[in-house]
Amino acid sequence: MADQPRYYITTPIYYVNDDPHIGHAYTTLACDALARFKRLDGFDVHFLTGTDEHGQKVEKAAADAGVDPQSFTDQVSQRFRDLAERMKFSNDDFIRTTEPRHIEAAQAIWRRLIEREEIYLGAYAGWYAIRDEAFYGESELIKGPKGEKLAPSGAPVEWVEEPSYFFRLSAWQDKLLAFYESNPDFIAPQSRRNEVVSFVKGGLQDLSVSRVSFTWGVPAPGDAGHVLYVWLDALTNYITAVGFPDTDSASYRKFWPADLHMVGKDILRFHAVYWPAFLMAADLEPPKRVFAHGWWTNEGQKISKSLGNVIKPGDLIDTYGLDQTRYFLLREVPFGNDGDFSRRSMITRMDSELANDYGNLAQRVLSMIAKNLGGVTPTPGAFTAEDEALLGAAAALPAKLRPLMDAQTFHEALEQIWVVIRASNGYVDRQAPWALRKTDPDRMATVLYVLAETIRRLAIMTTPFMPDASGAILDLVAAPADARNFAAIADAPLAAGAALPAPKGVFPRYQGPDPEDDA
RNA sequence: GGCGGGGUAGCUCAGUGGUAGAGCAGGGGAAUCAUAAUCCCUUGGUCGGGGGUUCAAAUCCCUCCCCCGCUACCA
Repeated sequence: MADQPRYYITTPIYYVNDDPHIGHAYTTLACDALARFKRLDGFDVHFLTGTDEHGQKVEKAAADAGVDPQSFTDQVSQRFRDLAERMKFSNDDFIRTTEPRHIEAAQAIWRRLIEREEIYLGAYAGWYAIRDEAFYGESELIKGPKGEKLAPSGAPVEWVEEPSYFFRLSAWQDKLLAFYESNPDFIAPQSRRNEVVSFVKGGLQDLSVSRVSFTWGVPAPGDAGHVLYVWLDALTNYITAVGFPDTDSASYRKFWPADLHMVGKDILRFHAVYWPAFLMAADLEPPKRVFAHGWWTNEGQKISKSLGNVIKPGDLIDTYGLDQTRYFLLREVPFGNDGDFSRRSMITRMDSELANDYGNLAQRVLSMIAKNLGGVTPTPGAFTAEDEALLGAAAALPAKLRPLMDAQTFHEALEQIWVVIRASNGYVDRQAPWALRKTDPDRMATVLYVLAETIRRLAIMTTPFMPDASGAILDLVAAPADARNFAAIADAPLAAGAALPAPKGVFPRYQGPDPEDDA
């Protein structure tokens, strides 16, 4: 097993100033499905998520709440852990930027950049709005009634200069472009890659990477007045978690560079431009790929706190079920695109695809086995061409899904599984085992075996997306606990004669109120 | 403005030179093992408009119209 392939996948670290919402759940869910898929496919996976806990906003929110920043972040960070638990996320680690291991790593990358003269001391100047506690670019300003400059929020601005360290981003433009050129899959989807390349081609300015205006951050080594600013601190978490600054450690050598940073489209630039530049400047390897996914709308409407239409993952789980929610989010939208959450669509997929197509397939087959074959895995006779075709279609799924998962086309991966589910229902109808019961019981046993075996294979394939329900189906066909991975699809067919538990539905139909009734 | 993505059946989308596809929705039929679930057949498109290249274009070229994204230091 020395050559076991490895896979390192990360979510962004979430800013603790926010309550967990569907966007957080979506990003981590995509990573979870991919991480689980890779584990079932024999990879040694490291799946990282966590929270970003520094910055002026956190400092202020803590002050407003009357607690120290550390206690504040302890509380809020916990909400993200709770979300991960409710969503059954399988992350191997949960990193917090306030942990000593991270502060050490962030300071180490800072030192490397200073040593290589990639960071220098200068002054940050700009239009600052005290009320907003934010700097604005010249182009963002609006004109007040007297022609004075105002922030977009209407707050007065003043020209402020403060000392700041800068990263020589401008020096990395050509190297970044060369990197994109030689790594065409580094940024996905393709349209996002175009945007990034276009942005970099437009010219890069040096980047302010320290602040003196607040203290809740990682202290800059060698200059106590400065804390590391924003992204240099946050992005470094990805190497902290695999052992940086010890680049000789087993975990760093094993897992870095990361295979995939999953991000929302709003933070692509930081991951696709700044991060590889920081790393190359520090003489470290850049990650292999960054995927920027889209946003959800709610019943066609943009989601915002002011509209009050924020979608809470917990509400979806309560209303539709965990696996149903996981399935919908990954099936409804071509991954990478924006998508719309509508109750109508959620219920349609939950009922017709999960309950009717998949759940009922298992139920109808297992019921026949229970009633006609004593609840024991049937003993098959010789397989017909049609038997082989169905079994073969299910056996081919791992190979079919690998490239789709590597391209993060989760919706298409699920569609390919459903092609086999629909084929299975067609097979049931054509073989009509209920008729064979009287005319050819041996053939009926063979048909039901083929179906049970196909269901076993399907349930292994759906495990990354719907771990609970898939596990329940595998229980129903008595698949051994140690034979629930992709290798077992070919290697561990159902053993004839095994006693099966009583069939039980795993995907209930939607029982709640009709969404057309209110709203 | 510049750069980029997109405009294909009622809906969501696949399809990059060779007789228009899938799922859902609609219509008809079959079956009755099953969570009244399933299966089969079927209606439906001038592939945004116009022009061009080609034996042949949704697919290549030109042009026009419409939608969306990016155009930096809030995370």
